[in-house]
Amino acid sequence: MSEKQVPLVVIKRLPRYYRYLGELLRNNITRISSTELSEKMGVTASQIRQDLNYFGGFGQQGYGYNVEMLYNRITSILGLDRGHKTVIIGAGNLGRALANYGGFANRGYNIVGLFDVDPALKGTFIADAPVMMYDELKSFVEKEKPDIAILSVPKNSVRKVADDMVKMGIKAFLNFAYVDLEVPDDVVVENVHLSDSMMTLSYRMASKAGE
Amino acid sequence: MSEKQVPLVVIKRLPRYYRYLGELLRNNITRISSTELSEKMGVTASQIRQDLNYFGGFGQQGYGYNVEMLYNRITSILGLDRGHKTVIIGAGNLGRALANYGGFANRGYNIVGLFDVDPALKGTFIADAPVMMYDELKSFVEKEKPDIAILSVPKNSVRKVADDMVKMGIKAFLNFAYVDLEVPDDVVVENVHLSDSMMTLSYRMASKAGE
DNA sequence: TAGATTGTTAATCGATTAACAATC
DNA sequence: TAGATTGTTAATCGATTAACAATC
Repeated sequence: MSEKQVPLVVIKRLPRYYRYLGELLRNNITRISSTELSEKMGVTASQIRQDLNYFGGFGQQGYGYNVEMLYNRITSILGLDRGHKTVIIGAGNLGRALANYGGFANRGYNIVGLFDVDPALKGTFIADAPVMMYDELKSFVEKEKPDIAILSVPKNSVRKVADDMVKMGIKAFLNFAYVDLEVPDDVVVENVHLSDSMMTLSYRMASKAGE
Repeated sequence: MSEKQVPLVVIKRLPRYYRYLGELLRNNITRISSTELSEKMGVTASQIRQDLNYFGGFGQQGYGYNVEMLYNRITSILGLDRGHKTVIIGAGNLGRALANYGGFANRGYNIVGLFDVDPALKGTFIADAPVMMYDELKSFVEKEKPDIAILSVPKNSVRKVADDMVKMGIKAFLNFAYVDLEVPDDVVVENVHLSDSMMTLSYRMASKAGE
C-alpha cells in the first residue's frame, strides 16, 4: 500500500462507523447522507466525509451513501471478512471471559487456543477452545500460525511472553497487562489498560462535580 | 474548579505518568528531569512539562522533579487516595473477572457489590463482594451510595440499566457493552469496546504487512 | 556563582470544520 | 433539469514541539 498513510485517529473511528452502519442495515435502511449519519453519531458531517475519503469515494453526489455497500467496504477495510486466528495467553478469569466474549468470534477473531502454566488446566476446554500449556505454544504457533495474541497474563510475566512470541513471528498483540510493551517496528500492540480507564473516569467525574 | 479546563488528551495521559512514576519510586529514584522521563516514556520533554503545568508547577528549575512528591500529587489529582465505592452490574464471565482484577482494589476502586438477574447467584460472593439481585440495586444504591458503576451486561440491556442508574444518581460508568450510551451532561462514561481494539489492531497489522 | 532545568510563550504541525465547485 | 449531496480545497482550531527567559 503506497497510498498515503491514514492517520491513527481516523482508523480508530472506523469501528464506530462499522457499528452504526450495522445497526442501520439491521433496520433495513438502504441509504444515508453524511448529515443524517452525523446527527446519529454526534460528529460532524465534514468529518465523516473526510474520513471515508481516505479510503475512496464511497458516496454519490445528490444521493448519499448506500448503507450496505458502505458497511461491506468498511468490513473489508477492517479485515473482518478475512478471519484471524487468535490465541489467548493466560487462562485466568480474564482470559476465560475473553474466550467467551461473543464480540470476537462473530467478527472473525477465532480463538484457536488458550495457554497457561497451570497444569490443572491442561486438556480442558473454554468456549470450545483447548487450553494448552505454555511450553506447547511454540510448536502450536509453528503449526497453526495464529495472527493475533491476546495477553491476559500477570504483568510480571507479560514482557517475557511478548518477547517469546515476537520471536515466534506474532505481529499483533492485544495487551491487558498494566505495562507498556516494547516491540519491533513491524509489530503492533493495542493496550487495554482498565485501570487507566477507571482513573480517567473518576477524574472526569470529580471535575464535573466540582464545577 | 474554575481553573481552565484541562484537555481530555492531557487527562488521558495522567495514568501513564502515574504508572511510570510509581515504577521510579519502587526503584528508589528520588529525582528526575523532564528530559530523562521523556526518554523513558517515549514522549517529548516539552509535553511532560506542559502537561504537568496544567496542574501547577511541581518542578524546580535546575533540579527537575521530586519523584515522590510528583507521584503523590498525581495520585491526588486522579483521586486515587480518596476511595471509590464501585458496583459491577452483570456477574457473568467478564463481571467476575473484573471483580477479581487486582488493579482496581489497590487504587481505591473498591467493589462493594455485584448485581445480576440470575437467581442462582443470589447470596454468593465473588472476590469478597456479595452478588445481589438486580431488583435490590435501587435500595443498595440509596444506602451505600456508590460512585461508579461498571457495566458488564449484555448489550441489549445496557441502555435500560444505565438509564435506571442515572435516575438513582450514579454519575460515572465504565461501559463494556458494545453500545454508545446516551447520558445527561453531568454523567461521565468511559467505554471499553474490546472489539474496536481488535479491529484497530488487525487493521494496523495488515497495513504494516502490506507496505 | 555557574550550570541545569523548569515554566511559559511563541512557532509548528496536524486534525477538524467550513465552504463550495463538481456531479449524480 | 433542479435539488441534493458528495469530494475536496481552504480556513480554523487545538495540540505538540521548540525556544528561552526565569530561577533554583
